[in-house]
Amino acid sequence: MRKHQEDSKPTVVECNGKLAAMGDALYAIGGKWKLRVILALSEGNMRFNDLQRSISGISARVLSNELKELEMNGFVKRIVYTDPTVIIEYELTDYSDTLDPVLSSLINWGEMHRAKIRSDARAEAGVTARAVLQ
Amino acid sequence: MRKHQEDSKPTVVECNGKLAAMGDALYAIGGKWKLRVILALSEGNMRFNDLQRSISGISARVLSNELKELEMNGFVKRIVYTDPTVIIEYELTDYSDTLDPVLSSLINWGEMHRAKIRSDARAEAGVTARAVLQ
DNA sequence: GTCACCACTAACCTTTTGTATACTACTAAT
DNA sequence: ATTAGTAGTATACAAAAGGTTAGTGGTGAC
Repeated sequence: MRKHQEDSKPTVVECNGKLAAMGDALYAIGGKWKLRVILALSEGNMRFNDLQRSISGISARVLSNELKELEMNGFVKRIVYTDPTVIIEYELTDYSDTLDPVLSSLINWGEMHRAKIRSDARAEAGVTARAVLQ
Repeated sequence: MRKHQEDSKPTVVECNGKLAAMGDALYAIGGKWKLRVILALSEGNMRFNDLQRSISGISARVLSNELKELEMNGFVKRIVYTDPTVIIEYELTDYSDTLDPVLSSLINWGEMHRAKIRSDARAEAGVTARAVLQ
């Protein structure tokens, strides 16, 4: 039994609403690093080199660019302390807290997915095309 | 008052857990199009050209690649009907339903973010660096 | 027969993203 | 004085992602 066009076409309007909202979200926080940087900051890493160490694989150049963009978009504050010596810290803003549901749903799903891929790999060892972890 | 190193370093272990889970998630569903394709499919678009029309900006080449990857990762089934004529439909699998919380948190956040950017733009019209919508 | 639609694929090109290496200017420790 | 760390920037290059254009072989409609 086929499903296409059984109910007079999906309403283009409501599709566009959700697709657009998702587009906005992905525009602001999409890409390889943005969410990782935010997560690393939320875990307590504040200084440039700490961040670079905790986000494995990121280069100084890319981290620098990501931090600038995150600052421009209001997710991150750059704070310069000068008490004994100059120290620069990056801090999440209150606005970035609005991302918590997104982050936690992603983390939960990632954990679940990792478990699933692992058990699939055990079940059908050595079969053709298979999903893969990073 | 500065915050760095006030509590004996963030525990590297738990950071890595979440960062790794997020890494897994972004590896499977990251990138510009994956979630958009899944959303479009969940909105009822099943056939190749329908999908291409509803996901604005995607090219046939990219859509084709994304569908293949989504199929490999178990999010999508490709079904060939031959009743009056050959028709190919893409359908979400049950596994893709596990992404619902991710999708809805992203959509909610996107809607909120869009509203925020709009009101910010009204409030401080013409100020230097500002976040931007797609 | 011609035209359009469907479901793609191939070739090529551009843009984006990331990597590697080096370098700056400063501080702090040995 | 040398070495190491901080917080990056500069430059050059490579790889990945995406876009453009065209074309395939099939069906169906006029």
